[in-house]
Amino acid sequence: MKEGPDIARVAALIGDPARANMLTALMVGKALTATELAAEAGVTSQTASTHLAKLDGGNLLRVRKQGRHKYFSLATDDVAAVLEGLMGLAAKSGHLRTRTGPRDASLRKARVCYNHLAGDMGIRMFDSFHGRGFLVLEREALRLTSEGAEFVAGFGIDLDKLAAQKSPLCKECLDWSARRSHLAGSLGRALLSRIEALGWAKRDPDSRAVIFTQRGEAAFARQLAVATV
Amino acid sequence: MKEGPDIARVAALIGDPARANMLTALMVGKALTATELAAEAGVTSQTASTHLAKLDGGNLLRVRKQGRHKYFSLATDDVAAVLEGLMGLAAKSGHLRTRTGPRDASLRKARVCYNHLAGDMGIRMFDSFHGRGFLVLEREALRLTSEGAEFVAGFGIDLDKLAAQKSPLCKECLDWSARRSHLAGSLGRALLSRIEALGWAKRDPDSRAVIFTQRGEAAFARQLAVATV
DNA sequence: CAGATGGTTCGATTAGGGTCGAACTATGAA
DNA sequence: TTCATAGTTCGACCCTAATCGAACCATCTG
Repeated sequence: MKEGPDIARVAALIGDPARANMLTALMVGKALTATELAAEAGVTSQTASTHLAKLDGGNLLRVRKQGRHKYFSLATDDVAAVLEGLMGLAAKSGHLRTRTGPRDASLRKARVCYNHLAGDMGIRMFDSFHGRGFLVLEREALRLTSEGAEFVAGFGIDLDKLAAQKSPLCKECLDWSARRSHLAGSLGRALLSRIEALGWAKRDPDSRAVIFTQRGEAAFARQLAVATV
Repeated sequence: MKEGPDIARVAALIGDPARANMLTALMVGKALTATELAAEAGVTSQTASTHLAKLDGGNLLRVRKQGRHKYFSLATDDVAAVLEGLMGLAAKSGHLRTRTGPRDASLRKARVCYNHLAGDMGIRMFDSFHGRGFLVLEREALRLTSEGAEFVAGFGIDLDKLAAQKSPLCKECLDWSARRSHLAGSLGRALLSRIEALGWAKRDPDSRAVIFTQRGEAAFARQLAVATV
């Protein structure tokens, strides 16, 4: 009856509405300050402070002090993955927080998941990469093949800089809208920021949606999400 | 500030210690009755009843009535996956419920995760299957190749019977001890029960550990977890 | 039928934790 | 230095939800 790690602590941390709002807000990948998160959660700054201390104590957040500001972000990709998993369960049991509106469709199509591309387009890119042999599933998670490295470099991504980081290069992440994998990890992040730098898409400032321009979407389909079937 | 599914509800369900104990107990994959779960959680049958009703209402459980008994099991593999994810976070933040004891090592080596094999040996089998081309990662999750099907059939598993079930055949599941994938889904379940039927291993009745016999472990290494490197 | 066991419902109690007002510290700007 | 803003700590309040005793249904056994 007492074996394995203590789920209840972590789940209870996520289980409070205010804290859940904060975590969801952090899913966009940006670091947010305490007051921003307070607004996001709809509570005063005092209560936000206690919440954030608890989340930090549970190792769910990464904290950086900058001047008189305190920036919070999700601790690791694993945390984001668990949050996505919970969203999947919640969505399946029919408890959406908002009625399906127009914005919901765009969220399903393309959104940001802890700084990498998720939603339909994220999945299409992942599938295409896999089909073209850029990514292979190996014992140690996902690996970028040499062909993949070449392609990615040609797309304008500095792999050496990514390799210097300690966070894993490639990782799978499971979507809550579809139930399939998309690319996470530092490469996933780099790809999204490259897409933004190319002007193919930009993020909706008020939500997790990623909005592609017409030309951007076409270029995306031509280069990143080539059909392989 | 209000987009996507409502995490807090689900997380709060898991966040109560009693309910978390119940869910953890169900991770072995067996269906348990209400009183068994009450004992597992350390509460009276009345409170267990209310807890189980809530878990069921949150679509986390599957319920079957059999005579005067009520059998509970986890609703889907997704639920198990999220629970494993939470265990990973909890383990990383150092909050193990029990001190690392002798049993802990055996749990890391081989344990049951919602009826399929997890732990080191589960990962080795998964890697081997993948390396031998029995499993490929496709857009629609994991697929068993024809070579894989042939092998599995030769191992004494009736694939037609599995295909008749509506639950997915192959699925990945992430370990909390290692951070790697092992095989879930109905095929994962079938493999484990075949391993038990062959007398290679049997489950520890008091925990999630799976204990292999010497001969069983050798046979496992020879047939299921062949090194491919 | 009676007796026993599994499970549920109700009500009352209680404790834990989220919340905010107010006072306090720390950093930056003028 | 003075003011403003970001964040924390403390105390008090309040409310939800977990818990159990007791009574109640349902199902199986003899």
